[in-house]
Amino acid sequence: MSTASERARMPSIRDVARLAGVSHQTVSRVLNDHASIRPETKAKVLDAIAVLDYRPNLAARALVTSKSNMLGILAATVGEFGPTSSIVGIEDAAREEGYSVSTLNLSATTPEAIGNALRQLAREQVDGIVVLAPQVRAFHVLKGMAVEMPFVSLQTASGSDGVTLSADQVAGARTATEHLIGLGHSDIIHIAGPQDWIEAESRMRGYLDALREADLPTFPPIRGDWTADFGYFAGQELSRRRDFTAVFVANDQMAIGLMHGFRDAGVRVPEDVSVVGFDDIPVAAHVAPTLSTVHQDFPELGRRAVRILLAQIRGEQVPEFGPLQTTLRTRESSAPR
Amino acid sequence: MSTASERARMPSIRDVARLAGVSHQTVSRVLNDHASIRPETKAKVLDAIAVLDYRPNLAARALVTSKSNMLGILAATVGEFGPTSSIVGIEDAAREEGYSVSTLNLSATTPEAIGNALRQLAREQVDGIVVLAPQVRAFHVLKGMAVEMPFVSLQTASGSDGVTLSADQVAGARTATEHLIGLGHSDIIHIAGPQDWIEAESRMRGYLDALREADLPTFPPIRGDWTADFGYFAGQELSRRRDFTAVFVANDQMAIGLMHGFRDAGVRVPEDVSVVGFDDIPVAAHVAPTLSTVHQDFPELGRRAVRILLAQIRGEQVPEFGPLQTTLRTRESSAPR
DNA sequence: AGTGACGATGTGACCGTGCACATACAAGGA
DNA sequence: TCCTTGTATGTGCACGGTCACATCGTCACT
Repeated sequence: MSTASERARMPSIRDVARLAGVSHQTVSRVLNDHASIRPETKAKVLDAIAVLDYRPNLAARALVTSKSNMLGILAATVGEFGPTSSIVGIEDAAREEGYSVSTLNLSATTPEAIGNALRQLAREQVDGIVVLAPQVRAFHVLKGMAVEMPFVSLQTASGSDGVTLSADQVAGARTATEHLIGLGHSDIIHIAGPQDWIEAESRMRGYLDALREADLPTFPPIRGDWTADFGYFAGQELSRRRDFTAVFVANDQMAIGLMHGFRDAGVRVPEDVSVVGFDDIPVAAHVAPTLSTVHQDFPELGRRAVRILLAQIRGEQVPEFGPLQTTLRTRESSAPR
Repeated sequence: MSTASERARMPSIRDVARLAGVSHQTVSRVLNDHASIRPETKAKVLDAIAVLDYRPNLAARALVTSKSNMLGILAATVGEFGPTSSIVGIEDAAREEGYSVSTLNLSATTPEAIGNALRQLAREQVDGIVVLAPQVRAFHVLKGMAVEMPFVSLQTASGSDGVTLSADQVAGARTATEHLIGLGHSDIIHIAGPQDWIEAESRMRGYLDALREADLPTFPPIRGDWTADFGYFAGQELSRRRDFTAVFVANDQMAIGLMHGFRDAGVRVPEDVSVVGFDDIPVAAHVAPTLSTVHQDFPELGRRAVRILLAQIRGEQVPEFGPLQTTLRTRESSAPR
């Protein structure tokens, strides 16, 4: 056990100044590489810094500048594959730019919970917030909240007022559905995500658009909860129906569960029914049958979010990203009718 | 766009003091609920706080106390299911205790990278660090580094000097292997994780222990990289061999890939070969065939880590947790010989 | 030669807390 | 009555940076 009480004070900017024979302000200038510093002076200071193993105190800096060099992540996801992958992208991009990252997981999406979370991050003096709250309700709460801080919202409704960012879910879902149509299927049903989720709505819209355009009948979508367990349940239920030959499922987890349900009920994939998922989780390429799905680059989404956020913070021109492209990955689970 | 320049100064402790008609120190005492405060005075102060919507400046507090009420997470995992789940547990538990969480993802586990990461977190004044660096090398780097800060290491070697914490990997692997032995298998091979990973070693040891105890032949383990893609590759290679009837795989991702490789090569699971995985990822119960595997409670692991860390920070008695139990989940992929 | 602009550096105040110490008053014991 | 003890509160400084402003020398231009 180290004696914390006798721990020597960390060297401060003034200690460095003394050793280098300059004023503390000069040291500060070197640290923030200010223009007017003689190279010779700079060298002396850097030397002293190295000798003392000095490192600036971020709290002190945050206090005086009211900036923390910290970004907040507000996540309201139960551990979905997509958002989690995006978070990794956010963290990496932020660290690269010299920002640290404080993450806050939300279990409920009530206005109070979201409000508290935002307040908490504000107290931590984060300079900006990336919101991963893919629920419609959360989106509206945020919209009505007028967050007094730069913030970016991931995977939310496109075309909205605030700065948002997402892969083109509608187009991806449309491509997936068109793929099934191209295989000769005309009776295609959809297992959607929870009603409250924006992505669920977008994917459903893409599905409906594709069917409408091809003049095919649409079916009332089945509402799931993203879990494989629900997919299994749906598979067992659907096995009683014989009015469809293909299913477009709003995410891979449910799709994998669905195939399991079908299997247990004696429905063969893809011989009897074709299945297409969404997200391209790592095991999608290996389940039996391998799952056709829509791939999207979640980490890239996170990286873009950081770039937009930092531009906002620094008052620079905010880069315009087109919607991120999705890619259809055709595998065994979808076959000609 | 809000005019940030004209943004009013946030109310400080002195503003509250003025409004309440007390000194700033009295306000400070109320905030830290100090003992000697008249209830009447306290009420006045709380009132003023509410009126001004005052919220303490954490940076100022951190500056003067040298404590940040922030925990750091140092993660050196490429997005594995387990560690990611643990992180969620850590964050929740920390927030519950009033701590915020700063996460730092590491791509490399070189001593320099780890050192830099620790230094970075130290600069951020985190009060303690949870390390998720399941690699043997990282473990040794940390050990030799004498981190001058409370820290806890997750899923590392048990029985080591520092405070570490993990589910009982050896026992879990042993149970899984014994399960296969119990089904009548006597030629059981093992697909292990990367050589550098502690969990990979533990699971391998459990496998070897079980076989040795049952006086069965052991095979040199095959070294994988945790990915489903590797599992697929291994499945194709192994299909040429006929000297085994069961495989214990160090994680589910590889196990699922393995079954895919077998399938493509005409090897049937479980008729020809039984397979058991490790981790119980959400889709394990739904792939075809459903995967027998070893379940462990990752979030609980994270929660325990936080409890230990906070005890250390506060100088309280550090709670002793036994190794976390694992549970065997028997499913279709393992069958009697 | 006088003057202004600019480059390089120093001086002191300030950010918003908590801590050590001082103070004022009331209660209790010698 | 005086002194001790304890409770409730106030005073000033320190934490480690940055910012605004002052200072001083050099150089170019009139």
